Amino acid sequence: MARPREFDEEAALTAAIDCFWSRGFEATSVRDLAARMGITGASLYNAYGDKRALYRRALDHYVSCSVGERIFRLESTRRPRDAIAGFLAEIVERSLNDAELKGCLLVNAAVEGAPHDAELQSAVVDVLRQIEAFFRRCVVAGQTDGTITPRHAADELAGLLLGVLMGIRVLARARPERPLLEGLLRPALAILDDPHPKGPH
Amino acid sequence: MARPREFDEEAALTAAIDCFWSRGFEATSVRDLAARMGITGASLYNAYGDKRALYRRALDHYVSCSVGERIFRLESTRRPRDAIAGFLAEIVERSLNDAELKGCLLVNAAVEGAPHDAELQSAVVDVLRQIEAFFRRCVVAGQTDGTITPRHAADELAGLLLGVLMGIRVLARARPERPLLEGLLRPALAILDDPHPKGPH
DNA sequence: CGCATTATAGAACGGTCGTTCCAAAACACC
DNA sequence: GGTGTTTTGGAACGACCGTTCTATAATGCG
Repeated sequence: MARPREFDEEAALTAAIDCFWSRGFEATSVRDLAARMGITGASLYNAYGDKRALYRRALDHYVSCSVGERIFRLESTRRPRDAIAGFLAEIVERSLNDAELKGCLLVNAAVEGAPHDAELQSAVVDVLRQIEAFFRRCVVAGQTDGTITPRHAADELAGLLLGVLMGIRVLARARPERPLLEGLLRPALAILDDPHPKGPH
Repeated sequence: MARPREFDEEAALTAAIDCFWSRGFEATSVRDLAARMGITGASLYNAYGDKRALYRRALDHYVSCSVGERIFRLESTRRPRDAIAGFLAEIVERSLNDAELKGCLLVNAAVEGAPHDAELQSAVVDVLRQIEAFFRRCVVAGQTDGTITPRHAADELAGLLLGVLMGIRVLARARPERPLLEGLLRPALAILDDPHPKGPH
């Protein structure tokens, strides 16, 4: 029993993601956001609350479209070891195609905003745990079927993979060089192998 | 033949580092800076030019005190393999003692400011290359004296170590948990070992 | 001691920030 | 078709932004 919203909320949120993604939270003004979202400031505040709330909505949407989708797709179509390698390879490819050097919105949020915003912090932590859990599930499954070495604890390998993932996203921001990123992937994935002298290859 | 500066430039620069380090570039105002540095805005502009120039000065000073010192100290007192392990262990310890979750100013700069500031970008890239070169020298030396496996190319191992380093600093920002950070270090360092089944257990 | 030169303090600048207010417009429902 | 509720556009708000200006104070050098 009221006037309905005129703009496409999903499209507007995607536009907001673009703004925050390429400029960060602090450097993005509400006027930038409203212009790119195709709405006025009043509509923005009416629909989302304030700038910070919009940022969290944007981050949530980004995460579910990006991280969530990737984990589900890889885990349901690839064998454990391939899922891990595919995840990292996709991130490298994504980073190398990122001409604007926007990086990863989640990583940007973890570095720029999270330490001073408890709610944002816990949202970021939650996603990082999801990614870590994905790696751990893959490692455990691989260790069970013999495609991943049992030499290291699954927790430690999952943590390392998460760390390498974060590292790639930061490195790519400053040095988007294919040899660097693909090169570091090789020894990183080799840790998963069994350490037999006459091992794989 | 003029009035001399009244404030301690080194102390002021250290205060500026603190500001930028804990709040980032955008969220730190010139008034914040001047207050913490114990000078007025006019003196700040007179001595450093503008906010951006001060940021770069602060970053330079931070890097030479932090990264530069660490590389020199470890490389001149430890054997290759220990220098690598010591570097990463020191970063983990530093991150765990970072109650304010300020992270690493260099990583913060790489993520927040560098992509939109060519000069800052090249400064960051330069430092990253120095760290990578340190890791590479250690790897090559270790491969020469047999304490590091020749199984992987030194370039790739150096890149991986650099990536793990960046990853630790981002992870620690969101999840400053000792088991996570120390746990991921173990398989990371194990890559340097020879893969003999009856190896250095 | 004067003079040139620089540093200092603090006010002041125009601009932009995040946010709110207001009047007009558009729908759902009785 | 009126009524109530929400959205919309755009102006407006006070606060703060990075930076500059002005006047005064402090020095090195002749």
